[in-house]
Amino acid sequence: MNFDAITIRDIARELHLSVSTVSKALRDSYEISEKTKKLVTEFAQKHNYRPNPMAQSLKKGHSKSIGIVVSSIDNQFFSQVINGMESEAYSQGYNVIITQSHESYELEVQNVGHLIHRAIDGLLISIATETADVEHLRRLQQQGLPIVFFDRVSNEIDTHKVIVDNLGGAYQATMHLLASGYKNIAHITSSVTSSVTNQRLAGYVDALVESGIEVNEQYIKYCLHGGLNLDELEQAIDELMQTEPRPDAILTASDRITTSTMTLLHKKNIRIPQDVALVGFSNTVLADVLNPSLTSVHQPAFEIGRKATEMLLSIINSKRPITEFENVVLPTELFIRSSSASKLK
Amino acid sequence: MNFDAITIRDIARELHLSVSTVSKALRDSYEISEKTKKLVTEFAQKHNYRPNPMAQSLKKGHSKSIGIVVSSIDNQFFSQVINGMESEAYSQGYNVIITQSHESYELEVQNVGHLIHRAIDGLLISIATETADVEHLRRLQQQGLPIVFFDRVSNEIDTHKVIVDNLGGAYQATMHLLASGYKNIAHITSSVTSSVTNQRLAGYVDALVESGIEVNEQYIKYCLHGGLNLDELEQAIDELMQTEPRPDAILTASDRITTSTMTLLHKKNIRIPQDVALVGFSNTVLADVLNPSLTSVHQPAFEIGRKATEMLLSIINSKRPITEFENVVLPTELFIRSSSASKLK
DNA sequence: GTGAAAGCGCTAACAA
DNA sequence: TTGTTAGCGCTTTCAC
Repeated sequence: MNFDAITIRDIARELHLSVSTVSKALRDSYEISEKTKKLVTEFAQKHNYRPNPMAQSLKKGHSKSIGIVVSSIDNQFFSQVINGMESEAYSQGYNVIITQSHESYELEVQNVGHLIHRAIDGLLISIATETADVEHLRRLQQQGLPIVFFDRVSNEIDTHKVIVDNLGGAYQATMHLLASGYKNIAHITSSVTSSVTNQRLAGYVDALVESGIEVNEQYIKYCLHGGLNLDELEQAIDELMQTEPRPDAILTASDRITTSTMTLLHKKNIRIPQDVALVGFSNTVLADVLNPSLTSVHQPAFEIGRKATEMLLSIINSKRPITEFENVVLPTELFIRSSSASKLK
Repeated sequence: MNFDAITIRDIARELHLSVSTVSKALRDSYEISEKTKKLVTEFAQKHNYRPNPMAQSLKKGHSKSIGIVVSSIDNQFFSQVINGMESEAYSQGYNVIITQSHESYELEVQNVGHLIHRAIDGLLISIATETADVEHLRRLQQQGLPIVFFDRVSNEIDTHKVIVDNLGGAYQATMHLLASGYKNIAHITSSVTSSVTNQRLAGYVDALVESGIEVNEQYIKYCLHGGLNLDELEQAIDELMQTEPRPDAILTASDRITTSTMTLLHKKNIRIPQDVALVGFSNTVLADVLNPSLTSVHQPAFEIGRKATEMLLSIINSKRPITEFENVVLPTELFIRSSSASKLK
């Protein structure tokens, strides 16, 4: 496929120069006279010359592109994160290649493999809920691939990480429910293996303990597929609704779980918040117009993406190997709406 | 970046063979003895050899990857379309590269340029609302790049296209509003230049005309940025609400316009459907749990993506140049919910 | 200041 | 059946 295929050779031929001279002129080398540079760049401009990145990558061993792995782009949180990544990457002359793991370990490994062979210069990844073993990533890192984790990070790999204050967000949400008069608060979350799950769970537990409320293990439900699988979520809800005493509020731990829970509660004719209040981590732009409007823990998704990319590019562009890694924690924001309306007068 | 960097040369050296023999063995050439093939493939397997796609692309002039341009992945419709594309592409051994135009002509041109220089073998594109001139695409097609349009297509370029029955969908939605007792139906849509806009507009007009209702130009509002810009949408709504007689229903023509309109009506305390009914083209999975639940014209997004990709790959894999192009039209589905509840008893 | 030539990893025509 | 070689488009060393 050679569209608009004007190469450095074509320019050399037309201008009666050698390819190396043209190459150098294009790269503004000090060896080349201003006159020749001008000649070449103007010709290139005029004929819309663009270097073939395949050839450049092959030669230089890097590609000016970074790989992204998220569980699913069909998720407001991740699409906002990606917008932040694109923004930062483009501003530094990098392109992004987006792939989806759909929460599958196998797909994650496959996608990473694909990205590597596309010669990406770095990787931005939120690991899949299914992923327990991160050996595939560790190996790559050891071989020198810059990796930055965001959202779902791995403790077993030492590198830059960008997360939000998951503990604080869950704590604040739980405290809000308690303050609104809810006593029996359940928690639906993803896989136990996930960093995010554990931090949010801890925030939930902390709030309860601090308020002198006993943690009821039956109120905590894990969805191994992060709510992608509606059946597992439905089962969790059914079990919760049969637990005695029945929960009067639910804290949901991810975007997908939150919206799916809302949908299932509707389907079951369980009224929110009268029968059960709902507070969820979610970045949906529709929170205001849901029925009822949704109290949500909102994450600065764009900033997560932007920051993660900035850090990745700093590793990529660093002369020396990086040994000191940063763990950026951004704040969450609780938006109080009707789904957690106060029970108290 | 050479991770796991075992090349064909390494294999040749280790096995005391030539690179071409190894290359041929790997590609299962008839010229190579079974014995050698076995030796090579087993060694490659064992050492986790994977060909460098950059080198392959450079050599072969194609990359086994297809480019995708959508306006925004932060949109249920497009993310579902992309899932369909991924699914079909992967099953045929192709990768996809996703880019967003954010409805900007400039970004669209830039993205297409980037994709081309990534040596994509074909392009799947829904053109940006801003795009009026498709010269950049026509040129590429003439140079031999297989292109398939979906969703927002261009009439000026002859190739495979996958759309939905936009006219029928808008017609059906409008008829539903009329049947529910709404008489003054407004229509908010995107840029006039878009194929989708025109077809949906035609469906709206047809339904009115067929029902003996005069088309009121003041009831038709165009948003040049497809609702990305909230201000232009808010102005459209404000104008509509001041038109005499005031519309009692609105048909919105795209996912983003629909959800944003809902948000703005809430903000303005305009009740749906009591003050104004709302029916919109939308693929949001939250339609059921919106307030009120949203009557929506739903598109078979996954199938659109799958089908478009299937057609693109058929062009790519075709021996002869294609001259007969297909125009696939998939049906929409109207989901009737509360936002258009009947006015009649 | 400019050019010749090697080489990134791979494929394929041609030679042996 | 296997090997030699040229070349995809580019960068870069070294020579002129």
